[in-house]
Amino acid sequence: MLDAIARLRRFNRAVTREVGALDTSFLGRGRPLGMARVLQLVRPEGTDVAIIRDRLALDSGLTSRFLRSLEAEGLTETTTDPADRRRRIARLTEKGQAEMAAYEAIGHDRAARLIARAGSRDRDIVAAMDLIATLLNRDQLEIRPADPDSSEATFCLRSYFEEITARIPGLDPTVFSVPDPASDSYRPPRGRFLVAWSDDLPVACVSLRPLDATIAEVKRLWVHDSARGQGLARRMMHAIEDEARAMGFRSLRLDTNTALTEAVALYRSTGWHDIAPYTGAPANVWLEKPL
Amino acid sequence: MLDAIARLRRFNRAVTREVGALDTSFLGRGRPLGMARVLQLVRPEGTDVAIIRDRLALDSGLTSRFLRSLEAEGLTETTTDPADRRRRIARLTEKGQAEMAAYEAIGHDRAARLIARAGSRDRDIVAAMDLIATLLNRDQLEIRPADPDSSEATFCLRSYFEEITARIPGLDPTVFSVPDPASDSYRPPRGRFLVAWSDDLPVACVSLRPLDATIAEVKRLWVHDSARGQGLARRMMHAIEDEARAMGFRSLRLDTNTALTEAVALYRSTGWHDIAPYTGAPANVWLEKPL
DNA sequence: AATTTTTCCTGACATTAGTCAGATATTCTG
DNA sequence: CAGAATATCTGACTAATGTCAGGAAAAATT
Repeated sequence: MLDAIARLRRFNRAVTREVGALDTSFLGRGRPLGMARVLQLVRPEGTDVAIIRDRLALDSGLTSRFLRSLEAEGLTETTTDPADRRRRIARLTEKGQAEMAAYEAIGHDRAARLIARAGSRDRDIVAAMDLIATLLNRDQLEIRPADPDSSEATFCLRSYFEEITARIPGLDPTVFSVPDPASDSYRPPRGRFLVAWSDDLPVACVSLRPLDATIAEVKRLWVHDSARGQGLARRMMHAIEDEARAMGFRSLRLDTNTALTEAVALYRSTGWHDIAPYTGAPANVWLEKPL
Repeated sequence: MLDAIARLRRFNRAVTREVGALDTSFLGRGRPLGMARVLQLVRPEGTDVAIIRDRLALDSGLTSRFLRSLEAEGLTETTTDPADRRRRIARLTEKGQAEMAAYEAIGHDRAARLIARAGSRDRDIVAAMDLIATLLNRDQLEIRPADPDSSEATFCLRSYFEEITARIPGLDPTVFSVPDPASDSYRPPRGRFLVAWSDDLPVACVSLRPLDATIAEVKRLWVHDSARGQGLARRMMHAIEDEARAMGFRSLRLDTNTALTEAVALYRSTGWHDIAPYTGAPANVWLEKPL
């Protein structure tokens, strides 16, 4: 009754009931579930029909018919892909966008009510949901370049500074400004800023800036609470090293602090070695890695 | 993108996909979802047909047909309720019980795999699931009497001792034994042991034992992590006070420790007043409440 | 005792979902 | 350029689910 598996199954029951209610609320807009699910994947800029079929694991014939019905209602329109005229692209019409907004509103309302029910524990609940969603989404995790001034980068950097301020004693939090006034050095072609996405939540970042023509510096490796303990930091470092190699750098440097024990351990176990200090406090560890 | 509501919706998407996969695994046993859902509600001891209809929000005709099919497969049998011969009761046959065991095994496997995926964070994940399931189940919470030696009571008491050992400095954990050798005094007709259930997880307990003919002592008020901040402790105290009144006691006593700040605050705000010490360490607060 | 209400059942029907076999247009491959 | 492969569509069909009207039996009400 009380082991982990039994508790997961209790969770499953509770959530199935909730999700069932959500399905019914789709029906609340007078549209069968299948069609509603398709509609939710059609974006104003256009979505490949193949992607819709794939995501929903639908038969090609059925997908086609759903799209035909949505078209008949005037919610979508389908055009052929100019790049490959066998493929087709479905696009939301204005009426379709209005309809989607209505679905959004329903979902938003339900979500707001649930959060409100959590009362004083709303932060705990959201953290719990992040943790579970990140676990379930793990196979879909994607690492993509981002602009250092984008909202996702800003989110990552704020979280990063919050964390190191809490962990490194005596660190002055006012020295950080987000967005970074020097963000240009993290932007191509000189630098890089990578973000890992789990669905639409940024769960990790790492960045690179040039020190000179052959040496670059890795900065701001951060992993969201919900994604820790899964080797994501290692993947991020791999990704940024690949970028650096592709850009022609010969070696990488970074500075960090011994208070960030897991990070330091990760670096040391992946080919980084100590070098002479090249920056000041709060750093107390300086590392280099040849590429 | 990054506020609580957006994150809840990401959670929803992740879980919907998971639950969808679960539905398909029902189909893994070659039975359509609707019938599988009905089968899962039919218990070996018998379940009212009306309850099945209600829980699944099914049409009366459809329910009837599902039960007819299950009967044809030899999984259930339906008899009329002797107390009201319009009503009918569905019962699992032996073959039906075997089939249910197979469903259980599927669910158990899936759950085990998911927990395994969590790796080193399995405890965090289970705690997160508890929190969410408790929130979603909140309206279904039930307080029921339990035997002080039952597995649910044991679970509550172990959790309780773990907690106070962690919170009260200098407490010797070896003085507690579960099950309690003196459990008789918490058993009717002399005492009471109440457990609050959220689905099949015990999330709170409180107990009562007689000190003399008119005075009883409240002991072992405990609330599961996942259920805190929702006023459950208050409800448990209410419930045990009602029990004490019904049993004819005139006043209640308890001892506690100032380290348990929320508990002490709760008592003081609900009519308890300080009295002279009537026990020793680790208690440092003694309270009484007239009924 | 007659009437109404409740519970469950059956049959008829409608809607939704899913499958399969071609047909057509386009692109890829050798 | 011929033939193979790919992407989508249409039509025919089946399975599953949901809805409705009414009927039979039992219980409750007048």
